[in-house]
Amino acid sequence: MITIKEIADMLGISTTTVNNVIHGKTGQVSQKTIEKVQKLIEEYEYVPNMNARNLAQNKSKIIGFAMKAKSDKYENALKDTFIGELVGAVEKSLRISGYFLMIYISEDLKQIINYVSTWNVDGLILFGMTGDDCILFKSKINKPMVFIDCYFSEEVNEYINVGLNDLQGAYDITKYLLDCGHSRIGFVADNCLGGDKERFLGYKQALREQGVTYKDKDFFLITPGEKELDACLRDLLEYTKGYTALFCVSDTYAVLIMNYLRDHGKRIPEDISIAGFDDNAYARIVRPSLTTIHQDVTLKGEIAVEKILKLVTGEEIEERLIILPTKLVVRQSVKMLKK
Amino acid sequence: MITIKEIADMLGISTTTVNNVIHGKTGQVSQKTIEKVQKLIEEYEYVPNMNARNLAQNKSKIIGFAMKAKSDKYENALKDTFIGELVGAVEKSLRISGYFLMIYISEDLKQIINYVSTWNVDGLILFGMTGDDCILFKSKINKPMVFIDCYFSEEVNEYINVGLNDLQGAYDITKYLLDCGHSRIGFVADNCLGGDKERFLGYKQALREQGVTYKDKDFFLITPGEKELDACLRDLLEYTKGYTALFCVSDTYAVLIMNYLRDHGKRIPEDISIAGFDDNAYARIVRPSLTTIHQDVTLKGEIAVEKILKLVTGEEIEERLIILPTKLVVRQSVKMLKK
DNA sequence: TTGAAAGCGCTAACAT
DNA sequence: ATGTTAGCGCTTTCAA
Repeated sequence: MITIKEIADMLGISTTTVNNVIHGKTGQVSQKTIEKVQKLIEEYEYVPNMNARNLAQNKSKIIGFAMKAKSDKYENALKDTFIGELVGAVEKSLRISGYFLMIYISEDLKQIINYVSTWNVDGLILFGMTGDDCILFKSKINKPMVFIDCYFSEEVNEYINVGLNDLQGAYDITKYLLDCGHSRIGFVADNCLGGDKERFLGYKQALREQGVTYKDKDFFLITPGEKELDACLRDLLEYTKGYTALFCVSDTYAVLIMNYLRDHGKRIPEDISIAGFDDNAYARIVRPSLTTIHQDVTLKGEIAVEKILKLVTGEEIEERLIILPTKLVVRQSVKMLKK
Repeated sequence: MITIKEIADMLGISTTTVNNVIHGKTGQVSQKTIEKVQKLIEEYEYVPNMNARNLAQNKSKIIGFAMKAKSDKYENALKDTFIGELVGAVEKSLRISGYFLMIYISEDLKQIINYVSTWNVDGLILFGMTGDDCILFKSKINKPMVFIDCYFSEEVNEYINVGLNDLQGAYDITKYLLDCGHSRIGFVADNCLGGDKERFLGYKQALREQGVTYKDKDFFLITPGEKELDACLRDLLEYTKGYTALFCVSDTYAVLIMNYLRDHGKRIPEDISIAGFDDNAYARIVRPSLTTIHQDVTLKGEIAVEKILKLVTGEEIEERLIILPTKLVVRQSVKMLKK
């Protein structure tokens, strides 16, 4: 690997000049010199040493994608289709803009903070954090950052977040179920925080507006994790007897449940209707295909990149709290009870 | 961000000493100094500047994962479950070992080579390359590298590759189909190169051994890409009339085809049996669940990391051409024709 | 037990 | 139009 200095020496000129032609600051360089330098650059396949460049400039052309992930839920985070698509979209957008992506996943916020400082990344895209995490992060790290799918308790203006209109989506699909004639609709989730809470609120709002009263037992808490899952699904089988439809907080659960019920003798959607949320890859592959709420994950990643690069280059950010729309996708997993 | 020099100055000692305690080379440092330094490190949350460190040491603690991907096939490579899982496994293993992952995807080998040199990565994991690509890469870049799923024309000893026993897997599942009483078995693939070729050979070998003669028309060429796909599937619908079973070269195709046939009135497996390869996430989610050949993608990633780190640290590599085993997974998409 | 100093490759302010 | 030089933060050799 040839260096600027070596090129300079070979040509008997200064590094400044070489540097100038490398950077196209060719206003003050004679045509002859330019050509000589370029010839050598070609010939020896000069490639800048990023470490040196970054050190000198105190920047890095790296955007970090950091994710806080519980190791039990995400044994392999990228295996999850949502995260895979998101990171894939981020990688692609970054690459097109000439930036590099560095991924860092950990359940320990401290480690993430550490990594960020170590590499002197130009900016950060943060995912999987609670509101508190975000606040802590922001207080520790003084770098451009944009969050994805974070839910803040209050609308804080200094945060940039790319989120989703979870409430509206949940409202829409619940409304759809009601319109199909369902009135006993169970809500299935593994918690009631962040996006899931929003979805829960949307669900309840739709019920309320249609005069259906929500009872606590309508919330079916699903427990992920090898061990508990099976018992939980068995309970669910019993539980469904009181319902004509289930709104699952994610397609992942919807598909899991749909297959389980199906494998245990229930017909979908004849015996029970299932609705999901996200419109992930499984939704259209499963049979009956899943009626769900679509969200554009790739767009989420692209917007996050767009925002972070604006921040990095010091451009003005007009919209700081982006809320992406959702869209109802009617497929086959919900039965029309009345016309 | 505090620097070594600043710590040294505050304590009135040299950077060498500070550096020594940072690196635990504490044999020659007095207990007192050690404590003073550590106190400041804690207090000011010292974090090394990787760019400086790398520049000084001419290494980087970065392992590059580079993938050559046609932009039409992989609009978003990480969205693909196989690649997502692979990269996820690589990321995790690297992280555990204290290395960093940098991803670079491009259809242009030159760009990949460029990126590698730019970042001075310690090692490389290469995926999605043809044999020729590998040779070119190896000739251009003088760095530790391990390939994943590359198929070399000859057994070249200097390459390290983590591959799969495609032939055996294909043989096994074809044999299984034959044992189930199928004799008219179509082979579905979108090409006949690399792994797909191996699978094709395994398929043919099983047929031959059972005295079933292979005819050219038994190879059904599927064309991916929005446009052609639909017409292609329509042909397939007709094509299946001559067969009792289809062995698809990947689960992705198997699932696609299964759903298409199902949506067009065919019953699986009553009217036609379907077998896949890979055992990806779709295989168990689809109904009927897919009989397929399992491969351990996570293990693939882990072994690749293990090998590259050995290479980086100069350890001896005993096995250079790793061929991972496959395993038949019988589910419900294949009908038993005879007992 | 500790320190001085050169150097990694590149950048940029300041000459000339 | 081209050159000099200091410096980015860390490592490492050699000396004290």
